[in-house]
Amino acid sequence: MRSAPTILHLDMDAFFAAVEQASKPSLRGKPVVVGGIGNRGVVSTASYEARVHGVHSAMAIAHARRLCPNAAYLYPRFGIYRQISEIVMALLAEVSPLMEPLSLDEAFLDLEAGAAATGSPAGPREVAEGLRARIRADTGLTASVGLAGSKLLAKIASEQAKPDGLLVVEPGTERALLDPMPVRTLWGVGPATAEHLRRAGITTVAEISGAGEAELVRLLGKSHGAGLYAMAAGLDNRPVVADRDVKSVSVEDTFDHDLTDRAHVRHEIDRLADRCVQRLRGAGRSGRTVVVKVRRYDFSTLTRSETLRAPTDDPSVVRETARRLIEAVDITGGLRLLGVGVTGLADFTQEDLFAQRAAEREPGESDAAELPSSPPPPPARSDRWLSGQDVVHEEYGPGWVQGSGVGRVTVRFEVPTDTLPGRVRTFAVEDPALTHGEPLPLVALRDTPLPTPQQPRPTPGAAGDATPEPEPPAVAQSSPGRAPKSRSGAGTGSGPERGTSIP
DNA sequence: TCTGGGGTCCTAGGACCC
DNA sequence: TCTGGGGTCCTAGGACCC
Repeated sequence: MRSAPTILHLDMDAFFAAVEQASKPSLRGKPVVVGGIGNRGVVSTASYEARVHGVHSAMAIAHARRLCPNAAYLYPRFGIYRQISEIVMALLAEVSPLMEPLSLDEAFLDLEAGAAATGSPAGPREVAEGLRARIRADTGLTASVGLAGSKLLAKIASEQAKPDGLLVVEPGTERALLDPMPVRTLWGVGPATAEHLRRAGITTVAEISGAGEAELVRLLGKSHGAGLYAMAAGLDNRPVVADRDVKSVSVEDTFDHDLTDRAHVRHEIDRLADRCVQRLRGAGRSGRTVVVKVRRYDFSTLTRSETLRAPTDDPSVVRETARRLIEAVDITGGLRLLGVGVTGLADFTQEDLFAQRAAEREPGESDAAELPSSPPPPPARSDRWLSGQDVVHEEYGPGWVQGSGVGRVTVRFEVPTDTLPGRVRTFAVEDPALTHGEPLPLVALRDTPLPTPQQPRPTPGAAGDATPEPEPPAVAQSSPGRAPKSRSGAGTGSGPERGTSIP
């Protein structure tokens, strides 16, 4: 607990959906739902327009479609979410070296450490408003911020501030804020704990305090009970921790149809093991314990694990261990999910002879990334065109898939900098003029300069003098990759669309 | 209309060792 | 023949978070 509100929690508003709306002018102000769209998908993020209809995260997509049939249902584009996240995290890191990311769109920041490091005299509120303005200028998206003397309160405050807001919890006012809140507000109280507490007659934070620590420990166990009691009293001394160590790496797949065939299960386990190892190696790690996860047709879930004598990042070792583990699992009735993970990580990659020999023995198998020559044609599914994904047409330029089916794909041709919705055209799914595209940067239209310290930013890739004049910022900032063709003229920079669409 | 994918932390029992 | 504790590691499951 601190005597000043110097712990900051920042959370991007409806992040995935907001990125999609910024990318796709025709979706601004409209309900947007991002998630796995397969017949077993769930909602990752719903835009505020969709939330009005009762759509929320973790809800089955099928359910969401009934609540809000007119929403745009889009597959996630993690590539661009990651890009934007990096921009935001870099801005946070400028303010304080003590920054703890919680996910792509959320982080804690220790402003005390920040003040010490930067020598800036700015107060917490000033810093927070500066950050929000800067994020909006550099990404076109809004973020909400909570400031408090503890992580718990800062996080609650940012939640309360949503959307596009800032809330400061002055030290000393914690109890007044917390007391009337439902227990679910507290970090670590999920459906099960809430139900547990409800049966004991406890539904608010004040009632947790009223029950006393002994009673909470009796109800929830030592660790959870004592922790919750302290939190309810507003006591939270957890520090902001930068560079948390990753403790496990895992991949999993839910299948459109349950797997009932052993050979098929084995094949999927192999693929998952390879993907898992790829990620493990990508992180420069190896691990000692291999975990296989299974979810049956009835949603019952189990894990099986085996600890090796030494850490490994050898695909064949992970594959064989995973196979051994899955062989002992009864698959009667069918499996809806399989997963492979590695824990007990060591921070080195193992380059033993074994691995090399295995790689030489089975070229192509050891690396799932490349499927160079004539792989057995995988089940030719119609997922070539996923709604939301970026495409480019030889004639019409960049756009995104609005929908596909019965041999056709519908594309809307528009780019983030457009102020009006683009045209829609339909093609045959096999049309050679249509190819996959890269996400375009969400260059924010800045009609009115924001009151932030505008550091002159070196134009990426622009060698030499080029244009000293600050051209329309949208063009000047767009990354060197691909410039939207035939769009530089009209429309760009005219309307205040982005600026006004957000309250 | 069923219920994703990536993680973290905690608990509990049994094995094993001293 | 009966019966100690304590500590660590491994395995499995569950709750929770975004």
